[in-house]
Amino acid sequence: MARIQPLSGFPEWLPEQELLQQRVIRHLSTWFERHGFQALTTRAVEPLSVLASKGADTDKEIYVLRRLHATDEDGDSGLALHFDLTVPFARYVSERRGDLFFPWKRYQIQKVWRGERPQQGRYREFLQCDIDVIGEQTLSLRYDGEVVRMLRDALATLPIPPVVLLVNNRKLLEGLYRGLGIEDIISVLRAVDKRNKIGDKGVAPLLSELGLADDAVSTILKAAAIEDSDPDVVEAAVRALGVSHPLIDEGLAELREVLEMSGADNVRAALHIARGLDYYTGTVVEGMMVGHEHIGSIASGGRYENLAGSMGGGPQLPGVGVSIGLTRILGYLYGAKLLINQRRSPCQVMVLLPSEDDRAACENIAQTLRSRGIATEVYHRKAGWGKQMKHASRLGIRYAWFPGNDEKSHEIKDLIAGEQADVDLATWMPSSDDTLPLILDGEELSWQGLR
RNA sequence: GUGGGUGUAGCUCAGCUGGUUAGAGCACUGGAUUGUGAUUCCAGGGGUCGCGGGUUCAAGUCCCGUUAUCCACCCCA
Repeated sequence: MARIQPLSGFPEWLPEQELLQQRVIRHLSTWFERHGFQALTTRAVEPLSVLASKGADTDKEIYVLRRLHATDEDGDSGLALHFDLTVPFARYVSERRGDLFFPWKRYQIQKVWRGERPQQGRYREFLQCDIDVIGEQTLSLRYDGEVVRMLRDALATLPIPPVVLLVNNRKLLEGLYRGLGIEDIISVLRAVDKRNKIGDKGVAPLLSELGLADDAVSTILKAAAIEDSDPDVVEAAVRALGVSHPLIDEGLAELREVLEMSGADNVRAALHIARGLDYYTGTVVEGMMVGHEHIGSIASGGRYENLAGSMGGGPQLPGVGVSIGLTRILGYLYGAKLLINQRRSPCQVMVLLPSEDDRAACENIAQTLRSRGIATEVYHRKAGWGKQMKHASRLGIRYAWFPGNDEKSHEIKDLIAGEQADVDLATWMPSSDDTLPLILDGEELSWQGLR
């Protein structure tokens, strides 16, 4: 019990893993800003009433704050850690409405907390990277497409396996189910959403338990099987079901627009996707890593008509957004050793230290390189050059710098190539392909990321 | 919260039906290599066997409890 060990569900990475995560975060921030999204950070806690306010379900596992010295009469503080970034964002918007310009595009990269039992890919503390667009009164459907397209493009630039995005529309599903005379839409959605995991054979009995007739069950399953990136194919398949309802037409039209804007093979309509089950009202999207579907979705999002507005009255504030589950992605890839960062140190150059008397000269070399943006450190003590280079090599630092002086020129050794050459301190630059040396799925990869 | 599996070195694990001083590989430190890394060879350090109780002449090994962790359900990034 006195043993120090990791806390389940609260991941902490090794330095090389953290280094890569930081680069990914920086990359995504730059990417989002390049598309006009503005950064937002919200506090870690929200009043419980805010977290519980959206929709009816309060079965989310929420961590509540309580002072150590609180008495039983005091109870808890009424504050809790946020379990996603969308709800705090909506609260922020309804609070600062007057100071913001709409439509507002914001991104937010922060930790969130959920009290669920940890499992593979399921954490209690994890990072989400969100982008959302929120409008006043109305928000063009165009943003649904833009957000989905950005999600696809952002994921494609990360050093992770290829991702496929599955898109659906809640109006379409609701129309189908209402057209079949079903009242309990949520329960049907919940059952259908499990299709990927338990298959049609697993879903069918769940639907029958809800009291649905066999032909309704079979129509629902037929609809859930529809999956294609071509909107015409999807529409034809839906029409062939022979169900009619105004929401079906509306949903199909919206789905078509999203597909046409973000259209690509790796973005597909998939009618079994339900997502969230709480605040989404139209477009829903879910991303999976191809070949690694068993870990579940690594990104998801959708359209919500009035999340913020419901918090403070006033006009409607419809939004659409997506979230990338960075911890789930990296935790899985690191754990399975599918992604390895071979550099532990952020440094590119290690200046070797010939003797204590040379320390000042070595620091000067380092400062010169740093002033040109080259991350550099000086070896910490006098030691044999073999030992110094071994240390550099183990940290993944590519270049070892042999300090020169008036008689002797500086030399640099490329520890990957094994080559050593005279260099000029005033002009030397590292190779442009000296990026993060990664191994992804057994393949060597040099990933730069945006700056 | 419910059900099942597992806790031995920093990591991955071995340890037969209880029996001397608990082992291996990797990693780490030093040396061969007196100022040129990764290979090789040699040597070395490191363990309350998760914790508590019980059975026994004797417990890492058997029993009970507890705790942590993993998996499934639930739910989701």
